[in-house]
Amino acid sequence: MKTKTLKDLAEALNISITTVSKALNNYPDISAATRKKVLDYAQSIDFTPNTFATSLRKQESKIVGIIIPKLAHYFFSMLLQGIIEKAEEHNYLVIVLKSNSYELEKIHIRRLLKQKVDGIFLSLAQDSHDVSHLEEIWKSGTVLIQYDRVSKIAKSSKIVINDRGAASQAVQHLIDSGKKKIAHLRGGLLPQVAIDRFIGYRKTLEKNGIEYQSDYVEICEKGNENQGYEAAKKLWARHPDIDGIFAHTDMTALGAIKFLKEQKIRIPDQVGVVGFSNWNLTALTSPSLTTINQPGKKMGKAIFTQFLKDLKALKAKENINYNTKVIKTSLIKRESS
Amino acid sequence: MKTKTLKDLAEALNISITTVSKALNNYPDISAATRKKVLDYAQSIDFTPNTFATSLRKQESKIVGIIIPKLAHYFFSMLLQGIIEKAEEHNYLVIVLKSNSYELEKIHIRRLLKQKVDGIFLSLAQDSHDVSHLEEIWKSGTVLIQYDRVSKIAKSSKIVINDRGAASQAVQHLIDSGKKKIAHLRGGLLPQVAIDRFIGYRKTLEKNGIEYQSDYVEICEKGNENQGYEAAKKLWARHPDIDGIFAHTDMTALGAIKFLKEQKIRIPDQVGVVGFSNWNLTALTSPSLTTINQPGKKMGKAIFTQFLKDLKALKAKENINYNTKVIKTSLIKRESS
DNA sequence: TTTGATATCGAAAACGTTTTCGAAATGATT
DNA sequence: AATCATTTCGAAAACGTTTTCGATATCAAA
Repeated sequence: MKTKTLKDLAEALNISITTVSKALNNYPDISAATRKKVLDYAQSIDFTPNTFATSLRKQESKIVGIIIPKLAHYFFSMLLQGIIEKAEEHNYLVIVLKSNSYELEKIHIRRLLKQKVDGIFLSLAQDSHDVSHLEEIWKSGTVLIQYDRVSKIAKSSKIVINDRGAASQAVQHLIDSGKKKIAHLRGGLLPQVAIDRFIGYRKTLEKNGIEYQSDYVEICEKGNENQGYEAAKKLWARHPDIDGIFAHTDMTALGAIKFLKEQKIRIPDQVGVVGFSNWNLTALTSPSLTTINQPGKKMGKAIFTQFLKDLKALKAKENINYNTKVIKTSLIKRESS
Repeated sequence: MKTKTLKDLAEALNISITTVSKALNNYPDISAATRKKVLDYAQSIDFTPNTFATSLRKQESKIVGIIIPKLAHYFFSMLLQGIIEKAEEHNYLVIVLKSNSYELEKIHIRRLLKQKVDGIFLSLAQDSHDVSHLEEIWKSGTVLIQYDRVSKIAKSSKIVINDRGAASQAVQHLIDSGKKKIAHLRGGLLPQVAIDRFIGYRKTLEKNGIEYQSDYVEICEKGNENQGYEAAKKLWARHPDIDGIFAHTDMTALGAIKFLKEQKIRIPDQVGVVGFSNWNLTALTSPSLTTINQPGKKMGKAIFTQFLKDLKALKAKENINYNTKVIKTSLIKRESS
């Protein structure tokens, strides 16, 4: 079945290709009569203009690309869902790529630029040390939106949460429930979110007159369950008097809880645990997990909305007013604290 | 920064556009010398041909589209990941759309066809009663691969698991561990996977000389935790002698477990529970969940591999040999049984 | 020297749209 | 009737490739 073209419509209706195109695109210099004729016929044969030709001519693809660190991850899944839903409303399609390394990130960006997507949504990889590859993006006239793990120096709009504030809220909650020896399972040394969560932890201790001690902190770079388990074991060996744990991800928190349960340590009486992200299943574990809710879907929608705004400015040749939007998090209190 | 075109290269090298194109595409009628000249120069300025133009000319996009029922779902996330990884290996990009309704499914398919993707990967919605919209796909010369929830009548290759066999394995496991009054939390009445899992349940009971009773079955259409909880409550009110539960998803299983724990019912001594899918967190719940492992990533890769095969056949105008591949599942025994 | 085969290149059409600009027709104004 | 403005349409260029087919150059064979 050959797909119809403007030419076919024009021949069928005995008018020119130009007129057909104009009628379909609501140009003002087409009479109401012929417009209706064209629209009706187009409708009847279910005509849609060839995307390749349109893109080639207009130099835009109506496609955006997102580079996402993890897929099997509740927060990122919801974020992706938010983007896809919002994109659909505005007739955009979403190409999804996965990367959590600097090298792959570079390749993906090049790939997306080659595909001439209209926007790229990026959360930096753990080991992305420089941002020269981001320069390429705006050099090519593509809109870049950074989310979650962002570079403060690279110029683009950004959608983030207040990691420091959220961490502070989590730790304050532990302190308020009577905990004094609070450990922290932190992320790697580089990513800003890990740094911010750590700072939130430390500042909150100090604000409450509790001395910060570095050996109450373990690094769980991958943020998975296993690292949480091992980190808790090490912490416990050093300080069996720990009465609170603030983990930088839910998974590490659950790993730590697994260890604590094995040691017959009562949660939350003896040790209170708080995670970060609010995975959907954390309400079902036992004890259910107190955590910071990271509203992924809302962030996703905010990302796309910001993209539309920046794209509009870019097309109008205005200088873009890069915006940083902070999405509100909240503490969800459950059994583990 | 204007992007370079073949014309620019041709002028810079004082040769024709044709020659440049041929050199880049390894045509045999270009001398080794000029080919090298072109390739070197192209490399030096980091030239890549315009995708729109190539697509327009060649009538292929090097993009595939997947319509996925859920995103925040471990199995589907892993499946998506498998597809994306395999696609990347072969220089394809993946557009992701989410749908779990018949109407949306139709819209999405039309959208993808308009975008002229080279392949569409589809898991049917719960309420997809007819498959005429799938006809459109192959009429347009696009490869369709069905996965998970497939229509047996629609012609396309299919990647599935043996739902009946897996369910049978789960139920047999409960029986082998001494259970006799086994309930089933099933999916909706329509989707083939729900039917197959139910049949597996029923046949296995009968094979073991246990009479099937319909009031040991509750429908949990959405497959979420809440429905599992409510279904368990209802079952328990009717039959407090139940000693085993086979749930059609992990989430319903966890919901049921929540109810059982509230009632101080010992798991697995008094009631054994088996789920389906093997979410990543089911190893961390307490009790950890016995379940059927559904290898999502493997399925994803199989989907893309099959797509490549069918695409090749389609291009060669051969008649495609539609293939149905069954991916192996396995029972993972944990504390809940 | 002529013929034929082979190697190397380029002109031009095609893919299907959008948009500029000018032409023609119509209507209004003097 | 002549002029001008307005409405409505279409020719043609452009977007950047790929590919067919013919042209030229080269070389060996007769």
